[in-house]
Amino acid sequence: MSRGTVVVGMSGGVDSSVAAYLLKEQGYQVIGVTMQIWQKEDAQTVSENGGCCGLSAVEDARRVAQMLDIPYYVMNFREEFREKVIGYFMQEYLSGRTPNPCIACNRYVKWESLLRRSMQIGADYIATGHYARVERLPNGRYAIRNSVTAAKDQTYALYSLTQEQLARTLMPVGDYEKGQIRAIAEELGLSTAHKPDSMEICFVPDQDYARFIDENSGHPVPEGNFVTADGTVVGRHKGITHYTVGQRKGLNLSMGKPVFVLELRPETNEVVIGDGSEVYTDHLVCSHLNFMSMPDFAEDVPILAKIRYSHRGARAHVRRIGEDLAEVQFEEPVRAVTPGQAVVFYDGEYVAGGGTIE
RNA sequence: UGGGCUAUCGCCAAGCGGUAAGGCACAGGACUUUGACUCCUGCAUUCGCCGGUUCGAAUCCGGCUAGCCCAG
Repeated sequence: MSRGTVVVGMSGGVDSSVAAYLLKEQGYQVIGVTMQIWQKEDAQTVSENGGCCGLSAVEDARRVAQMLDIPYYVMNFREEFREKVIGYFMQEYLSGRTPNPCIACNRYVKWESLLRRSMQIGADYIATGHYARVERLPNGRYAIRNSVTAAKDQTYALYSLTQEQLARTLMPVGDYEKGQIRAIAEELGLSTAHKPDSMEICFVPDQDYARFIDENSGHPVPEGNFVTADGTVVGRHKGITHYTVGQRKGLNLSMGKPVFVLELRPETNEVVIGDGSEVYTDHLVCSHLNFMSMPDFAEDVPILAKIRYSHRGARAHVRRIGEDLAEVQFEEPVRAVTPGQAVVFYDGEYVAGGGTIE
């Protein structure tokens, strides 16, 4: 009478704790797994700073598993995480791009490594505590669907999952609102009921990611010039890794009006500065495409495109311009299109697909 | 060395005898499973220095110092 075996990635937070409970209630054989991704043995700071998979996570997750009476394991994914998330993160910044480590972690660590190993130990599915739903559509394809709450929607970070991965993925939390999840946790007496939501970069203890890159890449990034679009030097910057398109804070530039980063030029080590109106663009090119609800992007069909997490989305048209390239034309200019970030397309409530902004 | 002008928060800048606007920058907080954006709060007991006039001065007067400009 079991509906199958599912490995739940337990981060030690409320959401994945309740996810495990819900799946058990639904009749699955549930196995709790915490992915060990932190790098140092003394990663106490990491866990204390809201990382999604810190060290104290193990204690919390283990306690929850015990309470739910499900088997629980810790799996070591340090290598994968170091290479696919941290390595990628540093490389992108050093190239003048702005990475999204959560997307990389989801794709390579959670859905490649965890799924593979879960299959190896005989599981049929993996599950997470994401606020999103996985559904099979009439056209036969699997797609991520918006959480029932617009307030807490994590579909953006999941756009890169493949059909094969989605076919083996469960996200029970997507049917609930955050408040309901906490209420369930409280009713069950789970110790994680009141843990704050995770945020910020989990592997950078003090949130000083630029310093983290300096320390872990072996050599500090060189300082350079802030320039305006016409080439005028207006100041010195601390190193290209400190900036991202659209950024205002931390420039230390007193120009009488707010100024923003328009572009990063790794070739010349320059950071281009301009005023707020100049940071808008109406199109972008993306690569590393992934198709979800749609087998391909149909031209002339307007869709909603999100260019960053917590972007409400902008109406746009997507056009294939190469084997793994697409061009997105927005109906209205959008603010701060940033190379390295993901652009995710929505077809109604479903993720249609997405790519990496070039 | 003569003549003129200017000196107010890190930057720009109001103020013109009645008890220090504002913008930028910066700091802290909120928001946020990325970086950002945004929002909220804070930010000169003091006006180059020293005296004087006045009930009272950043505002008037004198001197000094510094910078800029014009003559040499």
